[in-house]
Amino acid sequence: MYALVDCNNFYASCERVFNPSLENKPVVVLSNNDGCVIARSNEAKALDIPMGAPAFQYEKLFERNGVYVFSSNYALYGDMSRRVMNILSRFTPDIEIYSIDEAFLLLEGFEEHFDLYSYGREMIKAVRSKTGIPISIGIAPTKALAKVANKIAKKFAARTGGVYIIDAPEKTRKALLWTKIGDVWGIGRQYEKRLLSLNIKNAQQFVELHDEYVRKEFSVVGLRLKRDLSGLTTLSLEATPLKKNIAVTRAFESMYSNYAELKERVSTYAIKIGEKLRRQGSNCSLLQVFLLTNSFRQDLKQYRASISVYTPYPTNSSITLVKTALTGLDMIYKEGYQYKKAGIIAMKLTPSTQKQFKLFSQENPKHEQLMKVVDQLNFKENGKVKFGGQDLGRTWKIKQEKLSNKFSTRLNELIIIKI
DNA sequence: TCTGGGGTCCTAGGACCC
DNA sequence: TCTGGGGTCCTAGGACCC
Repeated sequence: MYALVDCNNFYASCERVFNPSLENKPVVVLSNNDGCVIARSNEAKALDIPMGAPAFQYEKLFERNGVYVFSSNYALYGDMSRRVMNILSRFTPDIEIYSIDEAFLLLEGFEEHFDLYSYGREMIKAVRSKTGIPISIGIAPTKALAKVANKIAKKFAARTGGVYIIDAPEKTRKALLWTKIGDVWGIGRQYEKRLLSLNIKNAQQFVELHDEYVRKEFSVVGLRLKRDLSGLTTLSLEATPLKKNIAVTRAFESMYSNYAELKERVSTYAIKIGEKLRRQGSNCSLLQVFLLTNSFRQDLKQYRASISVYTPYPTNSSITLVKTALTGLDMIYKEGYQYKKAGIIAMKLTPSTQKQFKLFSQENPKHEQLMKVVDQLNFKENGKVKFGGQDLGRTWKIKQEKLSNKFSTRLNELIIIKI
């Protein structure tokens, strides 16, 4: 059996842990630059605030309904996620961390020794008491069915106690009939449209389609999903693998038209890419750089461009990455446009332990040491070391007007309790 | 005025090889 | 009129996920 454990309204719950007065109140968390709603408490969902809602369009509604609004605090959410996953790992040796707030647990043979429902309830209690985060658990013979069970556990929390188990054919059938086709894991908007036009409205009808047909229309991905949903184990647990691509992409707080500003931002993104590569222990050989104008402003001239540039050798040195990224920027930059977003994606990643010797070009061996020192200083001093190409005065800043403290990772931002 | 960021996988088609 | 038959590798684009 597989369990899918999912944190309820994760980002909103993280904010609540350190601010219990938010309990039972509507809470939303915004994306970078305080742009869109990316997380909502149940109370906020009940106010019909959709996922992705532009914050400026909902300001009035927030005010009228006393909605508590937060900028996203990834330092906090990332750390809370790590804590939750650590606790879950105590319940089984086989765990796949699927996203920041979800994990699959393999409970093979556990049903012979434990009552799975009580086991799930214990997980909920442990995570709640040690981190403050509420979770829901779906348990079933396959991953896709565990996803379905999880939805049921959450939807009927009062009745299920947050744990739902699919362990018999009648239960499977009932659960699949209940699941709307668009809510099935792996069925997105496009597939949903196509299936609805064929009058396939729920997961049970999807499972009854012919294999060949599913394969033809939805590729092998769809077929695997169908088999897994029907109870045949097709998707297995995967050790959380190294990333194959690493990206840093950001919208600017305003539009930039001059090259110097873009150059500074792209340099900063390249440096961030370097940090992420070093954290994973990877080098990259190919950088893709892209540039976009503001597509919401159709009254302005539009331009989008992207280019791939090879690094001279596999590297994670911020210095080399900046040089490479700027080469790319030079090639795609055009004067006369107002740019709103830029990004860099590092591709063709290899382990940094694996040294490749090139005939004519090699990295200056001092880079490795230098980067190590920079990373250590930046960890201790919270990002104080910068490179010459960066804006030292930091005239730009992402908009984060409602940022909470880094309660769990910074000593000087600890929660203060007055007695 | 204001509209996120970061990933994965698959397929089709082109370039190239023998 | 008629123009082979395999392969591999790469990329762009499109679907999906959170």
